[in-house]
Amino acid sequence: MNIGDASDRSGLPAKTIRYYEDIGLLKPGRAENGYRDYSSSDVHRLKFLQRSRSLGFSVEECRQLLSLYGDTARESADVKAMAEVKLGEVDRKIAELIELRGVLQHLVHNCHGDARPDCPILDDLSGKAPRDPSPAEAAEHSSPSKH
Amino acid sequence: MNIGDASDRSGLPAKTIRYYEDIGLLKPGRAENGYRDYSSSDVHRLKFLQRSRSLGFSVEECRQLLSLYGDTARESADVKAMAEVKLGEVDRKIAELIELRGVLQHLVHNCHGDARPDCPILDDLSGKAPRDPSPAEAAEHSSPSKH
DNA sequence: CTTGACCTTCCAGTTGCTGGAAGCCTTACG
DNA sequence: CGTAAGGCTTCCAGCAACTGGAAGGTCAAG
Repeated sequence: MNIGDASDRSGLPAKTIRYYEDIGLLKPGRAENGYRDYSSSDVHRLKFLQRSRSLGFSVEECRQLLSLYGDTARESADVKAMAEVKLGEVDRKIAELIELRGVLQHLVHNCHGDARPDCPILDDLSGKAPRDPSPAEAAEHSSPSKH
Repeated sequence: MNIGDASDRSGLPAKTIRYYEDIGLLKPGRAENGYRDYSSSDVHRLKFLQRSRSLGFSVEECRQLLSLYGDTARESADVKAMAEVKLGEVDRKIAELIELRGVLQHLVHNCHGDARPDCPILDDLSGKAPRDPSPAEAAEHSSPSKH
């Protein structure tokens, strides 16, 4: 099967599939014309990748999951532990975003949003306005560079 | 003021401050020895950046906010609109993560997590197991490449 | 025989930094 | 006065996880 079909069946763009091959997650065969030739197990693997990526596992984590998947002697505890760690991360991210949401909503709520140049949002961002200590204050001095 | 002090006062790493200068968010003066020299308004600008970045605005959005901030003729509605868009994005992200959380928790819950090689998590990821249609199903065919 | 849809490779760019090397500048200590 | 530590400068490279595009080969239909 050509890459286009593999793309359709796995839900991954062809570019991404080639990229996954580049980084060694996949080694499809080649047809005589040089085209990549995907078996159904390749497609299976791609679907696995699509789903685990969409569940928030990093590519490296996917690599581990795949090797656990291929290892008939693995223990399900290993996999469960990874999923639990990921669950914790998701929980933390949700909490952060909810906090963020609170601050943004506060800003939006306090801004009259008309043609006047006066704007509480900018005042807040600039640190000018007397803000009541919101939960976001605690995070104020955390580096914004954690992406 | 040297970059180290500006870093301390703004909460941004020196590297990040230089980077912001590189991309034109800032133009501090230079001392005779070639060191960057930050005024208190530069620091103000840096704090503004730190806070708006930590609120989830992209660097380009920060650039817009800064130009709105400097524009005495701007209307607060412009700023409010940006904040509202951002709020919507945050809401969407939270919803996605909560959905994700549900799937992960379902997986963790169903995995016995012992020494047996049998693992419902991997089965689910591979599409093998008969899963009940969860909310994540709907997102199954969305590209995972939106990061 | 040509058109258009696929496929190939390779190179570059995205976002927002971060790390490191090589080399000045400044300050404190002995 | 020398030197060592720390801060500052520049530039180059790299991270994740792709994505876009150019230049060109291949294939099926009309």
